[in-house]
Amino acid sequence: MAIRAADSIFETLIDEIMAGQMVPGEPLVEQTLAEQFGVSRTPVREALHRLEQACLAERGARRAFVVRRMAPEDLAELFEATGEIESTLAALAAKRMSEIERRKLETVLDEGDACDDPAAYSEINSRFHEIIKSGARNSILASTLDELNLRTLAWRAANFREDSRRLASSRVEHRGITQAILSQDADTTRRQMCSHVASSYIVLSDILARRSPDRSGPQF
Amino acid sequence: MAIRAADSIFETLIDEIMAGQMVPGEPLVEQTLAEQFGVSRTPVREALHRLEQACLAERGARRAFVVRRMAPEDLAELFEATGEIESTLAALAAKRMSEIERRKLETVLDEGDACDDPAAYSEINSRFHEIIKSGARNSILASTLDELNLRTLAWRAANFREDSRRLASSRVEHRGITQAILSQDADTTRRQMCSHVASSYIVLSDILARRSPDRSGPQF
DNA sequence: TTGCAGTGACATGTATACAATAGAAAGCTA
DNA sequence: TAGCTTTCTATTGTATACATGTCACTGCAA
Repeated sequence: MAIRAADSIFETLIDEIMAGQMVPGEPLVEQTLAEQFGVSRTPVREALHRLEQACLAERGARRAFVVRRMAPEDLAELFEATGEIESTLAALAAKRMSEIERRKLETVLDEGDACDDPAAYSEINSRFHEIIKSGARNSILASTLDELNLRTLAWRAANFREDSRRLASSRVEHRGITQAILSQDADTTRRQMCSHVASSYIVLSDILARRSPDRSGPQF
Repeated sequence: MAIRAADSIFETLIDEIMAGQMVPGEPLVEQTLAEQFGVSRTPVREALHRLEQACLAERGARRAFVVRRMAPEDLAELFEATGEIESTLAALAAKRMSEIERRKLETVLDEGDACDDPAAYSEINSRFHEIIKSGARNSILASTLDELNLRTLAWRAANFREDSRRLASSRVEHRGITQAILSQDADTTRRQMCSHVASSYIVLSDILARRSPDRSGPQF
C-alpha cells in the first residue's frame, strides 16, 4: 500500500471535523469507523490515538473516544496562545525577513486592499500570515502555531462566519503590521499582531460575555 | 493491568533517553523492545508512534524507528522557541500573578541566593520557572513549553553539565526577572527572561561556533 | 569493473481473535 | 425507596499471524 491506511483515516477524520460533519462530543468508535473505512480496527485505532494527541479527540464514557469538546475558557486560552505565538513569529520576522519577502508582503497587502470578496480575502489573509510565519526563520514555532490552529478546527467549523465588517478593519491592521515589519520594529510588530489576532476573535469574547456564570461545562 | 502497557513503555523509553541510556540514532525495534518488556509488539508500537509524535523518535533505514537525532541548527531553533515561549509566559505572569505567588517567587529567589550546591540549586531553579509558568494562567502555553523542553531531553542528557560559574549569573538574572514581575512590567520581564534563557544555553552557541561549516548532518 | 535485475531478510503495516475494564442497568436488601 | 452489590455489555487493550515494503546483497551481463 502506497499510503498507510492509518494516515489517510487520520486526515479524513480531520477533514470531517473541519467540515463540521463531526461535531464535538460525537463518538468515535473503533469498530464502527473500521467498517466505514473498510479496514480493521488497527489503523483506525492509530488514527484515533493521533487525534487524541492533537487534542482533537478525548475520552468519553467507557474510555470511548469522542470528538473533543472545549469549554469557552479553554478556547480563550487557546486563542490567546495562538495570538502570542503568532506575535512572537511576527516580531522575529520583523528582524529577519529578506528584502524579497518584505516586498512580497507589500504585494499581498495591496491584493487585500483591492479585494472585496470575503472568500477571496480569506485566502489572501492566509498568504499574509504564511509569509510572516516563514519569515521568522523558526520552524518549531511555526509548526507549534499550526498545531494550535488545528485545535480550533471544530470550533471554527461551527462558529466562524465571514464578517464583512471585519474585512475593513483587518485591512487596516495588516497595513499597520506590514509597516512595523518594514521598519524592522520588532516590539511594535508584536503589539500590532497581538491586537490584530485579538480582534479577529472578538466573537469569542461576545460568547463568553453572554454566558451566565453558572452554565459551566464543555460547550463546544 | 491497572496501567496500560503502552503508557508505561512510553514513559520508560523517555526515562532511558533522559538518562542517556538511549543515545540519538539508537534503533528502536518493535520486536526487540517487545521481548525486553515482556509484551507483544502492539503496545510497543503505540509507544513508538507516540515518541515519534513527541519528536523523540524518527524513521531510520527501512522505516525503522531510531532515537531522534538533531542537527545543531535544529537545536538552536528549539532553544529559541523554548525561550520565546517562556518569555511570553513570564510577560503574562507579570500581569497576572497573585500576591501570594509574587511572595512565593521572592521566597524561592532567597532560597536560591542561600544555596551553593549546584544540584540543589537546579531544583530551586525548576521551582522558580514553575511558579512563573503557572502564574501566566495559560495552560496551553504551559504545556507547549513542557513539550518543547521534552525534546531537548536527549541532548541535555549527553551535553548538559552543571556549571558553577553559571550559578552566580543565574542568580542575578532571576533577581532581575523577579523585580520586573513584581513591578508588573511585562515588557521588561519578557526581555529579562529572554536573555536569561539565551545565556543558559550559551553552551550551544559555542558548539555551533566550533563546527566547521562543511560538517553538516545530524549530530545529536 | 560497473550497472542492473532478482532475491532475500528485516522491520513495519494490517487483520483478527481474545482479554480486560469500566459504566450502566438490573436486582437485592435493609 | 435508598443504597449497595451483581451482572452484563459496549468498547478499548493486547496477542499473534500474516501482508507489505524497503533496502542490501548477490550474481550476471555488458
